[in-house]
Amino acid sequence: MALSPDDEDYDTSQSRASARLKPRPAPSSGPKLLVHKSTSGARRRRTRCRKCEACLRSECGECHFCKDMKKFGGPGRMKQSCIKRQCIAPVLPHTAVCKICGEAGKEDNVVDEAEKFNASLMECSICNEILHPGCLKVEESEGLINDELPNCWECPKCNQEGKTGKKRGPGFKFASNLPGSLLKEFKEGEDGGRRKSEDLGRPKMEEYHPNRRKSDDGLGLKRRKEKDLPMDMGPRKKLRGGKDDKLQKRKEEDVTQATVKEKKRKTSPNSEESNKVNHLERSEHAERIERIRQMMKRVNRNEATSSSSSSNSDSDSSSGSESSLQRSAGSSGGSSPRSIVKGDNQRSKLRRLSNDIFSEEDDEEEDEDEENARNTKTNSLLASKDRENNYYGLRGENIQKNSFRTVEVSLKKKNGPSSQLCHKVLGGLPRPQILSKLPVQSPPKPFQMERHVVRPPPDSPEPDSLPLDSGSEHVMQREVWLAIFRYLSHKDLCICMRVCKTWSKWCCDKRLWTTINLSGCRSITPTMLSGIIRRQPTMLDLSWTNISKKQLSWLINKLQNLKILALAGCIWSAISALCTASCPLLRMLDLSWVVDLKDSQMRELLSPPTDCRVGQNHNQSKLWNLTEFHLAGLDITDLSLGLMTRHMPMLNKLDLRQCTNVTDQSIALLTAAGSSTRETLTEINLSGCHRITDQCLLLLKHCPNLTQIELQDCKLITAQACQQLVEGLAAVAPFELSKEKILKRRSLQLTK
DNA sequence: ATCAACGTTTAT
DNA sequence: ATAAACGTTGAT
Repeated sequence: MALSPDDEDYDTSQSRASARLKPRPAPSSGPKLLVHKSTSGARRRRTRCRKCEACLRSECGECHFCKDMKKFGGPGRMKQSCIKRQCIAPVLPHTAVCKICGEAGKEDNVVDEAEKFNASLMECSICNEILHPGCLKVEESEGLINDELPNCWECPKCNQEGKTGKKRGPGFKFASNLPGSLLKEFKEGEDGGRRKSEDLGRPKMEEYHPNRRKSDDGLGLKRRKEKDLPMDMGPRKKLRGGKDDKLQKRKEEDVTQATVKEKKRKTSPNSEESNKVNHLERSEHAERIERIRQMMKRVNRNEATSSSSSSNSDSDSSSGSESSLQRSAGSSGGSSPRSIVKGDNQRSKLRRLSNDIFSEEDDEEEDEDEENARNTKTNSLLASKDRENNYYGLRGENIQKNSFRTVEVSLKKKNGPSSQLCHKVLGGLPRPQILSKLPVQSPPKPFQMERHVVRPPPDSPEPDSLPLDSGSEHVMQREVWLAIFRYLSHKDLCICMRVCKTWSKWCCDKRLWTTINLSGCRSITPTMLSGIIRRQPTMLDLSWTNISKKQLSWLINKLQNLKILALAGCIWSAISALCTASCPLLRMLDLSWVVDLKDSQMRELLSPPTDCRVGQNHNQSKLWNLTEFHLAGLDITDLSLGLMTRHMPMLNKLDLRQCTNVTDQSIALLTAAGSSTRETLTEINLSGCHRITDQCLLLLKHCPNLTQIELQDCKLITAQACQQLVEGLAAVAPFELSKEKILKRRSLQLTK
């Protein structure tokens, strides 16, 4: 009788259909009341988050509900989503507004996490009212946050009245119990199937009020701090054990209590009272604040699907956790602030699932990487010796030792084409700090990057030394480690990042990432973009990638220190991001072989912006400061060259290889009296420009600063003319003719 | 307007 | 208690 999606006997048209067909008594004919029985609030139907793993799947075509669908030949009566597509974190509809102020979620407009919470829309699972917590006048009582659903809580009113939650919270789906539902897996994962029957059907709540907390400090458990972190890097499984689980719960409550106290203190700033706060509490002050922040974050529906994550250290409160790898390796212990939320495992799982969204096409690779980090037993990077030890049971120095072995092993593994390597490396980059910016209410936008804020890395990632378990510090300071890290490849740096939180930060030091090369990566994913931004390279190679306009635009605007950018082989629609994005320090740009980049596009690119924004010199092109421009293989003509002479007054090096429409006239423009390029040009590559003739050599003679002219494969250029040019230039500087038709100024190096 | 599917109601 | 049905919402 069970609903069996895989049941081959399923027959919609006969046996079951006969059970109940259209002719249905219509007691509820007419529009259904939206009002919930026990309350006043009109229920807003939740909708897909469209970001979770389930939402991103396609219909399986095999489950019960798929078979019902007309598209799969069914009658279409059930009107249910594919079981594999049951959304894990259904969100409030866009149109939802605060009952009090009538406005949508506004957490986008605030920075502070606590404020974000107050500005987000929260739906009460009891009375169904949706409102901004901040719009509530008095805090007679605290709300009880339901961590299971985004933007869901028991509002202070209902909470105080002692109403019990509904059996089925908002977003409940009976179908979630069906086999194959990710939502089901997800739920089971949360409590390990050991949830008490009395709790069943009730969403898990994050205790938020002192009166409701279960007293428990009894064990006197103290949360671990950052320095103990390596201890916490044990495999997730550990936590699932009954004992550990209990321990964890206790800790959760411990932390909750702390949080609540903190909150209480905040609301009633009685100086005397705060003076009474004992020393221990004081020392945990920052932690508590952090906990509140984490809680707020969690409230945000995007928290469930963004890779923003909690961290469990004081020192980390500013940077958050930057790495899902790190997170998975480092926060599985009970000391994670997330442990204040029941069902942490589930949370993690959810996060993990959701993270896949960011990885897009590199899911598999990322999953693999994450899995490696997550499960030390299967971590192929660990030497077998290490595997015999309880790797994560080791502390401090041992961790470091082992991690070095890890690196050594990985170094031996280096192979494969660099592009793929790069892809893997960045694909596996630890998650950068990503905070949701989307208001609870606004619809998921098609492009995800706009929703994320990636904090730039600090100049020198804290801390200065590795804290040891003993409380002392490791003798080697950060700068020493960094000196060592400099010898590692980017891939190996990524591996090192998994060792511990501190290494994770240090390995992100932008000094280690001045150049990032992703050329040839089949897919640039948001994860990679975030990883790039965290590292703030000055040189970035995205040639021959499928980067999109929005991605590029987002990226450039966040890489204000970028000096060199290579976008060869990308599509014009992406390149056009340069028309609007600002990159003031950009000196070198490679747009070779950009499909559809012709004169009109070049005009767009080089024209000064029409809208004069603050800080933007409205007469100048965005590429005004460019000194090196690579335009190989473009179908551009004199028009573009003319533009360049007007809008690129610093141009030194110009690469026009294989620009078959470049003519003598083009060269004439570059070398004309009064043209800036005439003075600035030092290197010009005209190889393969088969329309230029010996005439242009005479023109180039006018450029006093030229040090290199490349003319290979220029059929109309004769060797004699080249020789004559060398002789003609001799008066200015000693030139030589190296190889075939390459003129170089003597005593100066060839650049390529 | 169309489509997907949420969440309640009804049948079993 | 569970499966099926379906009115209606929400997104496009």
